[in-house]
Amino acid sequence: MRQDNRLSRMLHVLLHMARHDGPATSNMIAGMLGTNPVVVRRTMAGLRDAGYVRSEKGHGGGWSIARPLSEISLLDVHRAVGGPHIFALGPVSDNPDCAVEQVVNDALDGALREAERRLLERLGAISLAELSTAFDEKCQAVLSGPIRDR
Amino acid sequence: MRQDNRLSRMLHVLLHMARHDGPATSNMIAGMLGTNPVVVRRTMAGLRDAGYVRSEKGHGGGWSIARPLSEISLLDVHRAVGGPHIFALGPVSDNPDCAVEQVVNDALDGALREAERRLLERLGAISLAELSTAFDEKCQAVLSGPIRDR
DNA sequence: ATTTCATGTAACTTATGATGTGTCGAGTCT
DNA sequence: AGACTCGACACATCATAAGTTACATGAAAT
Repeated sequence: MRQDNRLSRMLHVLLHMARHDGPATSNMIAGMLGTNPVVVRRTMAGLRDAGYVRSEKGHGGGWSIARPLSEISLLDVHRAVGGPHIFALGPVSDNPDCAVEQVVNDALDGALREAERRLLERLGAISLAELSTAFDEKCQAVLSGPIRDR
Repeated sequence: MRQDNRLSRMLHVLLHMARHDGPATSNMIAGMLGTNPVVVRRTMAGLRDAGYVRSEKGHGGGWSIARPLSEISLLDVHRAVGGPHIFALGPVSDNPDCAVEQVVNDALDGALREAERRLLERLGAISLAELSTAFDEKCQAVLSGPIRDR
């Protein structure tokens, strides 16, 4: 089943925007993501409605970050892009007549719910600022890596 | 995104088969699941290849359980039906050139992998026998419920 | 042997939702 | 006015589980 890339893409975009002065146009972002500007607008509309980014029309317009990275968690972005279904697996029906199916659904739902809860918890615990720091450290590691040998 | 019901369906079927003497035909099972016999055969082929059920052609043929319920975990069934993708979410690419995207992917992958690990762990810890027992208890609870009042 | 019942499999269609694409309208700067 | 950018709408594409049709194969009943 095809996977939903909106969260991944938006995290990517937000981190780049934070390292870029001035607004970024949908075209620039689309080029970066290897997609279409319309897809960018469509996806980023959610972030705008949630107040994480701003968009401005006209010459010199584009997208810019509206809040510090430290105040945006991965969970926030997940929700802003629509909080899509996390699982590709699911029960066959929500309110089955068959008692056997109820037992099966209860067991599966329980396991899925717990996995979802933990995943969202973890996404909520990571801020974009932390990813940005991780990026800095990664660059630093390369600079002070085996070639320069300190 | 549409969800994959194979695991749920197969659990449902296996529990019913265990309470039913003699083989069950694809037609009977399809009727129970509200689907088509070909879908049943296609999905149950995985269970047969894994040795959890047997199939026999011809008059009086059909499907029957080949191993005790206590020896089949929900994880076993998940794998037998193809171990499909669990998440509808995913990174945009596996080996991104962009270092920012690498950081994003690492964070997302880490969270998803842990959620997956826990989910599979939990599915592996539940056997079909336990679900069958849960069903018995559910029935008992109804029989000794408010109407009969002990 | 023939009929009947059942699985095995291939090929095709359908359904669903993210993604991709083209177009036009509206706002904003030069 | 002209260049630019977002907003939106409509439609096409793609991937995959599920549904459907058709036919071959094997086994039991007659």
